[in-house]
Amino acid sequence: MTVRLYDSQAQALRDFIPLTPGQVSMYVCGPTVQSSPHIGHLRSALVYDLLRRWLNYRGHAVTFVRNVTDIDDKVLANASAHEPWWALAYRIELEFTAGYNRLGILPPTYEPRATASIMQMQAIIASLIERGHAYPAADASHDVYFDTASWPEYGALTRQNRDNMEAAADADPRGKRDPRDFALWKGQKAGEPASASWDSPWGPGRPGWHIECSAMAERYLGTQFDIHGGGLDLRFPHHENELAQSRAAGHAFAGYWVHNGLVNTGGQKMSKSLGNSVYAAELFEQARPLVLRYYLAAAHYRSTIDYSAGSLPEAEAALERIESFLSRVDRRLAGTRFAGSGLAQVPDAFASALDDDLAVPQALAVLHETVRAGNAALDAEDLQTAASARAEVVAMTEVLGINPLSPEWASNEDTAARAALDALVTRLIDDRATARDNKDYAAADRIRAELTAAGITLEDTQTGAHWSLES
RNA sequence: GGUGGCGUGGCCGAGAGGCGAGGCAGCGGCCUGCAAAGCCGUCCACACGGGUUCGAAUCCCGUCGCCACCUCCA
Repeated sequence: MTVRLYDSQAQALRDFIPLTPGQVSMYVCGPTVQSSPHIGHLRSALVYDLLRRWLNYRGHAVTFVRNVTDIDDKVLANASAHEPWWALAYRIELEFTAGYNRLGILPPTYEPRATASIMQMQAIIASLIERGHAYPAADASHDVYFDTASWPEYGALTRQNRDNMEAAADADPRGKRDPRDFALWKGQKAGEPASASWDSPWGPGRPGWHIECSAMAERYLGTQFDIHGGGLDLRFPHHENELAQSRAAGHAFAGYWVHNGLVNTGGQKMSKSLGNSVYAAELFEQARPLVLRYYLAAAHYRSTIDYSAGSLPEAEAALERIESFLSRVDRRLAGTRFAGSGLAQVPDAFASALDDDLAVPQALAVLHETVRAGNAALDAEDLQTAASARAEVVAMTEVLGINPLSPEWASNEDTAARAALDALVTRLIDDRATARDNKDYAAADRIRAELTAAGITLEDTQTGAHWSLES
């Protein structure tokens, strides 16, 4: 079965055929490490984690590179006397990594930092100058610009005509021949730290924003690779410029362009000036990482997510259905010949959904249908069917990285404390059972009410009462 | 001015010519001593106006509203 992907350059669904059968090379634009990660950063990283997992499930060996932009105007701007730019970049990078880890986002095959590929960037710039597609500024700035007029394909990614592009109103034209030209190399300015400057044939300075991705993609994946991903907001200018400079340098570059939708809050794009940004730290305070992952994965990757206060509780409820089924089925199957049933394949409908441009919403519908069927089988004491539903649910949640049984989601609560609590609650449950046997329901309900007050929920099942902590 | 997207039931959120995703909430029932959990049923929606068609949420034309990008962005 072939995976289909929406290629934003072709603006159409295309069968995904890797350059080398069985191998996929994928480059995703990572963050500029200038300030703490927000919900949008997490969503973006998660989208490509899901794509990568699915391609992997479909038998492709995925080489996945996601960069870290650790030198940039804003990194320099956010540095202070107490924290040099490189310390800031590293501190923020660690925050991103911690957020990714908590969400169960697998580490990329490699995560290059821009500052480690300066030479490769300079090589591309030199080649562009040689080919007549870039020029050093005529002033004394030591800047080098890409010459958009020299490249007829400029605008190909976003289907824009160069003539219709608005000139940036506030852009400093410096030594540009045309306002649409963009910086490949930025000469060191007075007051900028020496640590943020590298020697180059055009004078000391640092790379422009776009060149790093062209250089790192080439360095780790070659001049031609399969998939280039990133947020929708990067299509222009960032990806347009990447495409222009790489192709003008003679590289075939990406075969498929994938762009993930953004996260809005209150119907609006997050922005610092509106103060409506939702940071990763706040989200992790409000919900378990597994719930957050479920929430961010549940919408289709290309649609806009509008985050609101009710979003996480709703995701929690949906996820609890899956969790309580798994818990229920395992309790019922324990000690039977169906216990610990092995891994199943994911259902065909689930697989076709993900094959179709990573349609996670439809895949989740299959997952929930399977949970419902599994619960019905348990009601009917059809353990065989319940066990196979369980195996399918585990297989599906595993692919999506939301398997509640996976060790990465285990709560870090003290197991000794848990065992102690279990001993005490079990005694109360036994007392309640005795009271119920004696039809002393007042006493039984009193015990249950006490447990409820303490945050413990009881469920009477065929195999006795089951307790759980209220989430 | 240019490029692109969106408008689906109380809410979230898929679908893209017929067989009406899924989740949450609500309502009715089954189960239960009562609950909880679960199951069954129910509420049958597609911004508006035309058109095409045997049949339109889906295609076409128009209208309205909202949003993003056009060199800071995941």
